Amino acid sequence: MLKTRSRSAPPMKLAPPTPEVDVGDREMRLAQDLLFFAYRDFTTVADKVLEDLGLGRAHHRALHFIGRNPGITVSGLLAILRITKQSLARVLNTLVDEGFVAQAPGYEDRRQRLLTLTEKGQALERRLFASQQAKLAAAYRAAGPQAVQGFRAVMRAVMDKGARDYIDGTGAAEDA
Amino acid sequence: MLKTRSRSAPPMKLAPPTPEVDVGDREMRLAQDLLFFAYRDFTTVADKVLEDLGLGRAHHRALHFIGRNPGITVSGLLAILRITKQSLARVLNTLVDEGFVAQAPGYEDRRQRLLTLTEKGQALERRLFASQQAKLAAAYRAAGPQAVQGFRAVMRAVMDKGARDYIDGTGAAEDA
DNA sequence: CGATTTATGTCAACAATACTGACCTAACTG
DNA sequence: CAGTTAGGTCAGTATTGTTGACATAAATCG
Repeated sequence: MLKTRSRSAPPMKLAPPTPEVDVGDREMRLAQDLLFFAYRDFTTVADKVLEDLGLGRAHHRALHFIGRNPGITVSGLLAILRITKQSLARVLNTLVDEGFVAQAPGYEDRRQRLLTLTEKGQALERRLFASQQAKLAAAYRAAGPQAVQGFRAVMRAVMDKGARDYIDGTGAAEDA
Repeated sequence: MLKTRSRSAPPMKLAPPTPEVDVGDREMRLAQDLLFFAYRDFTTVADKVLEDLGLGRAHHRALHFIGRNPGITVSGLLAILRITKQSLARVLNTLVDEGFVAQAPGYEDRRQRLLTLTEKGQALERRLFASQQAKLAAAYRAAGPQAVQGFRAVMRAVMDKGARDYIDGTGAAEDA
């Protein structure tokens, strides 16, 4: 970053870097960094694929959760994503119009629209998945199986109970 | 099939839940879920504090990284956040106007604006931090120290090299 | 059966963040 | 001095989220 220009000049001390009250503080702030960078870089790889198709992250999320929960209802999806139905409608309509997602009326309750991925949708989801998988698999290999277990434990504990239940459930959709 | 309100009705099989080609696929998709939910729920707790102040997540991020890197330059911050300077300017101007962030010209290069948190800014950062710390500390306790190590290892491996270097460096800002 | 609730959808407006492109100044550098 | 660099700013646009107000068909309740 510093080409040459700065010969030396003391690093300057303006203020202590975010004062830490106890030992744990340091690793807590580190964890904030970790979450930020890991999430950012993990999501970014898929963005490149989406860009060509004129889709965004919101579409990816819908695609992902429909893929993992075939036959999920609109409200099931809303509960997972925790966004308003108007926000979801926008992306969902696009996905349906472009043939990535299919809808079928529920037979038990015909008001419901059961969502599934079409062949085309599955293909796209796989493409998106592959882009992230490469990075993730490498990370898993680098960190080792033991670390992966720890990673999962911490991540599970960070999320809300609703999300944890969703994860634990075989992926039966519903709540979140 | 007409007035059926049969509360049983088979769970229906529309399609297999996102076909998995190999064993690893399953845990890879799980990891996607983990990242999504953990990041969402982790960031959300701070949003509540920000809301009262009319600030958003972008302000939080700037505040956080300035706090961790006192005296960071605008371009240093840009490199970390990876957004455009126009985007950063908007939040930074607000933070400066409202007295959360102070600017000082670099003495080595007087074009630079070295950013630091004011007292007020530090106070806010601490408040925001506290909200997330509670959740995170609980998660760390629940998962155990061994898991925390694994968590860190995986997160580090997921992020880009630039971010990893930033993390590893004592927080010397610069690249990312 | 009629009344109500539920699942879903739609229109419209607005807010937060991001982006691009263009252009400007002051200060450093060769 | 000429050129690059650090930073700023104006203007327009896109994505994704929000609220609020209604509309409709199907389920459910009394």
